[in-house]
Amino acid sequence: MDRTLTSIKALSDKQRIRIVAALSGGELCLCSLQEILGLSPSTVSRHVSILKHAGLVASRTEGKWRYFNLAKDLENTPEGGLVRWLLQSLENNAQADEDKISARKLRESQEWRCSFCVAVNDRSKKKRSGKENKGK
Amino acid sequence: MDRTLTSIKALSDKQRIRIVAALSGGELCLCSLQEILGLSPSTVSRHVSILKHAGLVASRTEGKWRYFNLAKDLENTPEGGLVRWLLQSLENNAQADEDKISARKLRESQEWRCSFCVAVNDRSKKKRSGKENKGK
DNA sequence: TTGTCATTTCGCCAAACGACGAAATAATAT
DNA sequence: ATATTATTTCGTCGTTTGGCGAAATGACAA
Repeated sequence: MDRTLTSIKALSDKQRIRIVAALSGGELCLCSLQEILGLSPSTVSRHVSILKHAGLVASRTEGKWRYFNLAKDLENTPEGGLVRWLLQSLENNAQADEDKISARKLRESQEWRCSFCVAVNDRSKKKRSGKENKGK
Repeated sequence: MDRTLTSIKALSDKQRIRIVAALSGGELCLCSLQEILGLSPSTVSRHVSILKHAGLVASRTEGKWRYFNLAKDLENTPEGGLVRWLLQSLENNAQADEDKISARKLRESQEWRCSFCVAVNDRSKKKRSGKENKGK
């Protein structure tokens, strides 16, 4: 029961649901989530840690940055069913859609990144194409 | 999002999860739920009203008594998927199983009824067999 | 080593929550 | 009408939760 309750409680908050929606399109660093939610870094970090503790979200550290994503083994855990239900239940939801779009833009273009993340974006662009050279 | 959040929040409490588990075997009156949970009537009433407000539980009034049950149209609503996930997630859970057994006994035998409910049970016995005649 | 910056932890505050008992309400039964 | 009893509503209290800013931590960069 504890495990069930932990995962439900993890999703019983609007901001955490928005985080899951945003992550459903791929990984994001904390400051991107911060930009999407409009909350302080400490608050976002706390929300993410609750989702991690419940086994819904995982993270990958790359240098100074930490990228958060929906737990990869979600398909094989009970929590996966809950997340699937949630994402389906959020289909065509205005707020969730808006967050997903913001998330996609933050992943793809540096114009939408918070100031902290410009450097991150430069780095990933270099990785993908090697063509860019205007950034630092 | 509000609707999604409302149904998740409704299930983000241990006692309300226990109520759903207990009701999964059939309807129960408030005092039976009170007996199962070991909480005050006012507290149980509040929990049930939250579940009703979320569309997970419905009730049927029979004379003085009110019988609560899982909403019949749950199959056709988004909330249904959540409740299905919950009940599956609780399979073989010690607390939920215990509650389900208590619920079954309360439905079937008066020995397990709280003092308030003895009269109720007499009534239903009369209905079933027509043999009793001591109660008015 | 020192600085920078993303993230986390900590301490605080206000709001929300779960529990209770007492009183109110509702539906008989006498 | 009055009593009985199941349920709900109300007010209170202690705990939990969500938010913040400040300080601590961790990982590079200089």
